[in-house]
Amino acid sequence: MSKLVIVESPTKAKTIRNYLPRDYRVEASMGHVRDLPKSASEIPAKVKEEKWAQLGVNTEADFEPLYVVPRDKKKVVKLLKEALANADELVLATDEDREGESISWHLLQILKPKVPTKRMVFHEITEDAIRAALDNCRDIDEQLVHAQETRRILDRLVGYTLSPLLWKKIAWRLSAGRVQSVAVRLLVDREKARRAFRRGSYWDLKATLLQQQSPFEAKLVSLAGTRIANGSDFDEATGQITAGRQVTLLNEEQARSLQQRLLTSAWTVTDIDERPSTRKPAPPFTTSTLQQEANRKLRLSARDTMRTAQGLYEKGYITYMRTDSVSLSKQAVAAARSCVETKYGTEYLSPKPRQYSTKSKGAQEAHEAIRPAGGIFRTPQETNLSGRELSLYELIWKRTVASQMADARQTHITVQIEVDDATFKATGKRIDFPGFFRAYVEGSDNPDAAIEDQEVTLPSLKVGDSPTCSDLEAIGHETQPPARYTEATLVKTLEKEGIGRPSTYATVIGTIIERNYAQLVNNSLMPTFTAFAVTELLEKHFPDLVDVSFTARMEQTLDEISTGEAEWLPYLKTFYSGKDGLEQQVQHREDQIDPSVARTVALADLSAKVRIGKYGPYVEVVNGQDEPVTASIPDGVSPADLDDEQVEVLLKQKLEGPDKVGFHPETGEPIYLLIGKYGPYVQLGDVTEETPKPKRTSLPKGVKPEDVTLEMAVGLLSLPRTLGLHPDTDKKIKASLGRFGPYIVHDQGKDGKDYRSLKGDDDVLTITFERAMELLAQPKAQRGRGKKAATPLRELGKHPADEEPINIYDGPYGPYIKHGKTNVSVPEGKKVEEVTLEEAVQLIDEKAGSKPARRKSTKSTTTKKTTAKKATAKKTSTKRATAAKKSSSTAKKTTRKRSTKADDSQKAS
DNA sequence: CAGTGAGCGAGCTTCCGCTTGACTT
Repeated sequence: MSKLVIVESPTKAKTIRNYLPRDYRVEASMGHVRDLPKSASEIPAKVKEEKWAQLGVNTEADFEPLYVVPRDKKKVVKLLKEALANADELVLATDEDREGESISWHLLQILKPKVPTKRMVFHEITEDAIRAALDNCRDIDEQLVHAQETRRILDRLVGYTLSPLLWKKIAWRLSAGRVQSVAVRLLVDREKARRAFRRGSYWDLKATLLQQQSPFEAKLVSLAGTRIANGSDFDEATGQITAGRQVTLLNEEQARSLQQRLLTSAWTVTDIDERPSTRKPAPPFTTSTLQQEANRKLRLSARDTMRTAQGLYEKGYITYMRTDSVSLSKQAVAAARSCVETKYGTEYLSPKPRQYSTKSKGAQEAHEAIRPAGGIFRTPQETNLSGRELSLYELIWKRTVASQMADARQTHITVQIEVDDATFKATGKRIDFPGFFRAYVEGSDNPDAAIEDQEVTLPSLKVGDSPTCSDLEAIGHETQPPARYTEATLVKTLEKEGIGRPSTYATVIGTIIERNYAQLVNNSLMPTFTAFAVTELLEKHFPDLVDVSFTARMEQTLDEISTGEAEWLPYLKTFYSGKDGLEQQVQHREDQIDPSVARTVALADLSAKVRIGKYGPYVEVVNGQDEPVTASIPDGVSPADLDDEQVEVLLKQKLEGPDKVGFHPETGEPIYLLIGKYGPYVQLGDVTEETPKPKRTSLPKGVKPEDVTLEMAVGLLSLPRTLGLHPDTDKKIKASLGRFGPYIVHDQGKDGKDYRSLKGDDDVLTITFERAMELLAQPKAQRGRGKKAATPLRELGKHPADEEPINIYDGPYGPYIKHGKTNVSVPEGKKVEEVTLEEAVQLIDEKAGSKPARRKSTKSTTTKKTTAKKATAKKTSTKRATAAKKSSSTAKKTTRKRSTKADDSQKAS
């Protein structure tokens, strides 16, 4: 006979097994083992006729829940039952939080053990902790279980009464819930703010000053004692300066004339202010902060982050990834500190071990923070991980180690310079001691470079100095609408408000996209018109339920239930059955709400109506006595930007039928320009009985419908175009348009197809056979997320020593030759075309010094290469951008500056 | 896919949280 221990996750089971005596058997429940019936098919026949069957909760008998074992858990339950049959003791070791306690209770209900049963909890998976936990078992906390059950029932009541109301009033298959509806509302509110936003514009001056040959920049801050207006002085609703602000707003003309006047005046330093400050490292990762950082830095969706983290957890690289705790075990603190000592030295260690405490609402803290596993942290290089897993592990490693490092100390320097009646300000920043910056800088993946980048150096200045002005620019600015939520900012907001749990952030986003409440556009979440209609209905009729504070209030009551201060039954009764309860409300609204009103979205400043139809949103315009005219709104049209003009275009398309581009020069068939669900396309001939699907081709990206000529349309319709036969294989080389844009393909039939995407200047309609051969000769471009593999200017061939390619790339300091990690500039005076492979090999070997190129293990070379490439690519692009900005601004003196803040509205429409 | 927005009125869709695979595109 043995003793059976049940935990939630199989990975945990595997670990714990090693820490327990031989006669203990450890199994996993895989989360909850029982739940309310999800759909009609799970409802037992004998209650199917009951009024409450669809809810799965007997609302007429003290909210008695109807629990079933879901199909995918039947196997687990069977296994646990068998295991228990051979055990003389049962130990329930699920997580020590509300859900974990409930899982244990359900296990008791299902397994009905005849042997002694204990409830065991532990916070750390170490041998000592587990042995100690085994000696300190307790009983199941019934009140905590009640709190969970109340939460479960309340969520069911909300979801399964509101959703059917939406089906009846708006559209089939919609959904509402305590968490998702608030999330959708946040998106809609932000979109409304974007729609209401009015752009404001202002001008200011930027001076480039020289002190002893060293240049620095200063910005105009006030004129004749009055502050110059900047973006934050504008009222978003009007695009004008907020009432009551004492500021001077410069327009272009004023800025230019001021520029002319100041250009010849004398500049004097009048004040210097140095202000030291310290920065503390961020706390270790929770699920929410990990998702946010991974989205920001690695561009991973919440779902991808969790999938990757799960892999790392299962392989034993990190601790559990669904947690809301920022605390580290003693073992972890020690491991982090020893890492800091060996890698950076004692002076980089925080004087005392840091312990962080959780601030977010409703945290349950059953686990540790997310950190590298074990008592000694493996550095990212020691892991032999690669790709996403490596990047994510690195992120976690850095954040954990940094959290035990010393504060960073820096000094902000503000210099005031006066010229005539104008005051300019120059700001600088000096890092006095990098502290934790050394390991981890928020928003950067290269700490060393980031520390340099963070410094803004100023020449040494003193009051009374008179720098000379080498350049004075007038710059125009426009205020930007509030940014849409990204996955990262939405998760952050939800967590702050205590809405949703670590295990659900990723699925909530999945749900609102799947239900068509939002679309992912350039990493930001754009709500749909359906989201507008649903939110409007819920706000109007159930304002409490979609209030961001609803969950917080519920959590408070649940806490009181778990401590015995409140009772669960009265709470549910008031919520659902009372005279103002949900049941009455929904019934009442069902008679009251007119579906045609509910399906209509009112948008400010839009004369047409937007309605939600069976096939998606459409606009409707009523013209006097005539029948109303309708037209579908294609995907991707943003509710913030839909205006009368856009509506007009949609209606015109619908009314006048497809635009005729002309007639095919050979066949005489008409060619139409149409707009479909997937954007504009051209069509050859009419839809008839014989040809239900005439030849159609989408317009390539970047081509606007109004720019389509007959020639282009004929060209597009002739795709795929055969360019010629490959000399080696005699097979066709074709050019066409695909999902990822224009491409060429060497079609070798069943021997496979060799694809290449066309590059910037290539035109699929005119590309030649020679150019296609050139593209085919190049290796395939790496299709990585976001980072574009730099395309070499020339490929020279392979290094004889290790067969690694040698290429020439364009860099910020001119063209350079690259081999693995070694970069050498192309010699002065030599043209890129002239470099031979032999010369390149010689230059590389010289640069690499005495050590000859070594053959490395494939894994380490690839990882090293990607990081190196990433860093160079990044540097290159920023340097280039600044260089470009400088040259164009000096040339014109008045570049119109655009904020880099994402304004995806234009791309979306 | 390719121009609709609903009449016949069966049975169905849907929530949040806890956890992994087993399935196709």
